[in-house]
This record gives sequence, structure tokens and C-alpha cells, in this order.
Amino acid sequence: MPHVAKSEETRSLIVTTAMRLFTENGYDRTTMRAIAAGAGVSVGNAYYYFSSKEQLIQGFYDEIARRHLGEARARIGGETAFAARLKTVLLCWLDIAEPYHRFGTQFFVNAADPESPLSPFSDDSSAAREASIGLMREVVDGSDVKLDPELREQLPELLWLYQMGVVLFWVHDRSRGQKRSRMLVERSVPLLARLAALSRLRMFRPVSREIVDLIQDLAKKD
Amino acid sequence: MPHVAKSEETRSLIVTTAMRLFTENGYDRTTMRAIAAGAGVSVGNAYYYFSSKEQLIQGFYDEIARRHLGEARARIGGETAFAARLKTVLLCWLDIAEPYHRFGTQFFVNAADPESPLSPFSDDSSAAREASIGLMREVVDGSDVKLDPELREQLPELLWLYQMGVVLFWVHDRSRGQKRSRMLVERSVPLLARLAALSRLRMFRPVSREIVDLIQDLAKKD
DNA sequence: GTCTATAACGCGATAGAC
DNA sequence: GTCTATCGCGTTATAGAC
Repeated sequence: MPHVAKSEETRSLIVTTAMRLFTENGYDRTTMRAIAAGAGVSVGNAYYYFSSKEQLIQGFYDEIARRHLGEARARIGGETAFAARLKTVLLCWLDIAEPYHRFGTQFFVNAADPESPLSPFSDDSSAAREASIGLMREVVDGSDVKLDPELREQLPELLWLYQMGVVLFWVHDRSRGQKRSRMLVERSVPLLARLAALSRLRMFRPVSREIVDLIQDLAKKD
Repeated sequence: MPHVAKSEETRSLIVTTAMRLFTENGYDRTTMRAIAAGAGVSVGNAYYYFSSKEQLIQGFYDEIARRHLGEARARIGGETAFAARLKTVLLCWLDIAEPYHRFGTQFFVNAADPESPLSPFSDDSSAAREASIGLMREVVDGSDVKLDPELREQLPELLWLYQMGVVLFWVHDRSRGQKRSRMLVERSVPLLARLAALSRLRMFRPVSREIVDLIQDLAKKD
């Protein structure tokens, strides 16, 4: 199929060029005209492949997510402590995303739009979201943590939400090398682990059950 | 000062017109040309008063915040229970913001941009932020809740952050009348109140202290 | 110095020919 | 699938009125 191959090549060329220019000059200062020119195609052609400038960002997300999944899995290999596994996964994300922080913020702002397909909560993002939640499930299942079974089942999704919170903080983080985001992870993960462990104490069952129930009810589609 | 009065009148006319058109047609579909025409001024004039289209949103925020402060204070008047006071304040915000939910999301998306002066964390927003935190302080101080003193001092700011979380949820809330957001408030407030009360138990001191310390450290400006 | 109006620029996006 | 031409809108430059 030389036909398909050609078009895939063009598509890939456009997205590669876009990411390079975004990295060099920032999102706003990179025009569609410049992307098209850099890729050696016309503006109309670029729009044939990508319905909007925003759409070009999706490739960027996918790339970061893909590398995070691989790298994080490699790093948590031998570890069995829950807190250590979780911390490793989150710090790994910060490591991978760091080079893109400058212009990455622009991207995640677009993602905050609930209408946008780029939103992490959108249907279009469900594949990536499921993959990330799957990684969190590995964090839990590969650890020796003891948990209230009901909490255990819900925990991967909760941890993904927590990760979204870390990303939100990271976007607003102006410290050098985003060291504040690192501090957030280093210190909030042990707290979370302690709270999760407390969920087994009898006196906390009602509280932890209500938290789990609430989140389940909030997630219902109706 | 007829001079100042005139200009204030023009400014107010522009922002009122903008808010009306935003409500009627949405943010994106309302052009600066339409706003200027609707207010009976030139486009250049609109830009004399507001440096950008985004800037017009600030008036919108201020209006919602102003009404929320007044209305919430009136509603919590007789109440002394901490959870009830907090719940009232948050539900009051949902009541006031409801008519604007459709296009309000667009606004809060802009606010998610850390670079934007509209961000609730920005210097430009500090006055509004302080006022909101002040309201939360009244929620705490006017209640009979017993708290670890260190937590008590930090709590208003934490509650403001919690409110920002509720707003974030609200923006993504597609349920009728945003009833999911209401459920979130109805059920998470009692949980929060229980957790806050637990902070007085000896065995939780370390955890609650670490939470307070962490937030303080994260908020440091360096 | 305070305020207003017109024209034009730049960029995201689209229409329509080939 | 690809191009050229063009539109619509946020924004700015500029020139002047009170």
C-alpha cells in the first residue's frame, strides 16, 4: 500500500515538525504557516491531516505517556513497598516531562477545557487514561500493602486522579527544575500510604468506605 | 469630576454588554466587534479600556465573587456547626454560578493558564483570593469546631483550595443543574469535618502536622 | 492628557479547484 | 491529497478630537 504509506509519512512529518517548533519557540509563537512550511507542505494540507492546531498536541501527549509507561515499569521492577513504587512512578513522570515544562503548560491548559477532546476525562482520551490507571493497578498489585478490599479495588483510579492533581500543580510550578513538584510527591506519597494503611483500622472503616462510595457515585455516568 | 464619571460609565457599559453577549451566545462566538457595536463604541475604544478580550472576564469574576461574599455571609448568620457553615458557603457558590455554567466553563479554562492574570493563584487575583480566604476564616471562626491550633490557622487557606477543587469539578460537571457538584459538596463536607475533628486525636497529630507543614512549605515563595 | 475612530496586520481556519 | 485564495476575528497602529 504505497498510498497509505505516503500519507502516513506526510502526517508523521507534520507532527514531528510541529513538536520541534513548539519546543523551540513555544506553542503560541509557532504558526500553522510555519509548521506547514517547515514540513514542506501547504497549510491546507496540514489541516487535511489535523483538524486544528490543538489536535497536533495529541501526538505530544501520546509520546510522553508512552515513554512514562515503559520507563516507570522498568524502574519499579524490584520494589515491593507501596509508597516507594508510587513515588517512583510519579517522579518518573516529572523526569520525562521536565524538558517540556516551559511550553508544556500551554498544552495542559488546553487539556483543562472539558469540551476539548484533549481533556484527560474525555472519551477520546479513554485509551490513554485506561493505560495510566493500569499502571497504577500494577503499583498496587505489585506491592505488599494491606488494604481494605473495597478501597483496594478503587485505589488505582484514585491514584490516577492524584496524579492529575500532581500534574496540575506541576503546571503552576515556577520553581527551578520543578523541585516543588518533586517535594510534593516526596512528602505527599508517604502521607497517602499512611492514610491508606489506616483504612484497615476499624474506627476508620466508615470514613474510608464513604470516601470510596462517594467517588463511585460521582463517577457514575447518569 | 464629569471626566472620570464619563469614562467609568463607558467602561461599565462595555463590560455589561460583554457579559450579556457572552451569556447569550457564548464566549467564542461573541466578537470584540459585536461587543463594541452593542455598547455603541468603537473597537479601538473597547481596547482602550480592556487590554484583551480575556480581560473582560475579570469583571465577570468580580461580580460572582462579590455576590457570593454577600449572600454566603447572610446565609451562615445563625449557624454554628462547622460542617453546616462550610456546606452553605459552597452550595451558595453553586447557586450563584449556575446560570453561567454553560459559558462559564470557557472562562475558568482561561483561568487555568498559570501565565494568565486571571489565574486564581496570580498576583492580579490576590485581592479576590484574600477576600475568599477571609470568608473561609469566618466559616471557621464563627463555628464551635475544636481543632488542633496549628491546623486552625492554616484551615481557611486549605478550605479555599478545597473550594477551587469544587470549582474544577463543577467546570467538568455535565449533570443537570450540576447536581453532581452538589452531591460532591453535600457528602465531602461532612467527611472533611470528621477528618478535621480527628486531627485532635493524639495518634493523628503527626499526620495532620505533616499535612500542614507540607502545604506551608509548598506555598513558600522561594 | 483623556478619550475615540478607522484601517490594517497576523493567524487560525475554510472553500474549492485540480 | 494537495494546493491557492480568502475569510473572520483578535489585536494593533495611527491619527486625531475634546
